Amino acid sequence: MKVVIISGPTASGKTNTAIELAKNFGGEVVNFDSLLLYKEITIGTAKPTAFERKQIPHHMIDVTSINQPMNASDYEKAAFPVVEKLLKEKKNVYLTGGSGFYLQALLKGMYDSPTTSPEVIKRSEALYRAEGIKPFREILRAHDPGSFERYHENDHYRTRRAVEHWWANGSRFSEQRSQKEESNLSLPSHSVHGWDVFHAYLNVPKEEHIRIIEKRTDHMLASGLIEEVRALLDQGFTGLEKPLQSIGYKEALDYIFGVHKTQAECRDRIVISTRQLAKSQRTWFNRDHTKKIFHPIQDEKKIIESIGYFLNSTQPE
RNA sequence: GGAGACGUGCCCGAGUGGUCCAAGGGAACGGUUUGCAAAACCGUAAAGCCUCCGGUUCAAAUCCGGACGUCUCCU
Repeated sequence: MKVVIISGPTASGKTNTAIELAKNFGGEVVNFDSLLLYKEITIGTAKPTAFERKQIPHHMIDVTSINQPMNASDYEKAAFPVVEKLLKEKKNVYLTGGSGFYLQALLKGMYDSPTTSPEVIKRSEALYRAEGIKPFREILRAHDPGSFERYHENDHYRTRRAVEHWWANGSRFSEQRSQKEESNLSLPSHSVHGWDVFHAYLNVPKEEHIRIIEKRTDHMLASGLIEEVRALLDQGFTGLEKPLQSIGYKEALDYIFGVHKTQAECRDRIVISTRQLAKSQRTWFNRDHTKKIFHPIQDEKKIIESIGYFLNSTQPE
């Protein structure tokens, strides 16, 4: 059994393609979109509909609450057994989504670094609040020059993470990195798990894509995105939950709280953010040279053909 | 009809006589990315004869007059 990755920027037709493929060749969908994990947010995430999910089973959707955000490592721990189970059941797996970092975590695993303990986080918080980023930079300079060089002085987030790793494990974060790079390079496929993988990357030329994004944003607003957010506030969510700071939701909150004066302004902000997201997704997936690129609308037949050929081929041992 | 305010790059906007070939944002373009990733971070270029006309001054985006435009208030 095989693994087909359907990746691509937001609003590039991944859901449809995955469902079409599953209908044609059998198998189930495993999501790798970071925001589809949250059960409370639907409209702004362009989640597959109940109808679509009834046709083809989808996994890793609605698996947690916005109160309990998952990170890439949590995702990997939860999604890996799901994929393994499907493969054991002789089902093809369609890994579908746009969060490249999460996909990478699932395919290649994370560094060998335990989740930071509350004590270390407390220590880090206290130091950061008292003295800012400087002492962290100094610690890296002294103990982990690799990370010190690697991260820009304004990259507080990664700088602190590297220091926290040093405190917790007494090893250098940058060494974890190079070890990982070495071990992944020696692998036969671009997965560490020995899966037989085909990567289909869906992309639409930019001008066309912008129009799709605008249309989809209007559709989200017409379908009640603002109302969805209002309802969440009524249920006692604050809007500060991490997943509610994502595209569509933060702008809806800004509209509700009067930062955006009109719904048109809110809409324009969503479109801009979505375009920027699409750009960074393109940049991310451009690094993967094993992918095959398709136009989701024009290449429909070609996708079915190519992937059908892959699925029917025997796995090289 | 009357009174006032304003008019700076694609957009917002600072600047109120020399230090302005005009700050800062946003947008655009390119990139980084290993437990927040729809996050966070970095880099780049381009664009303004400072609405127009006239004046004061050694010197004006900045002061004065007029034109046009926008907005607010009043009758």
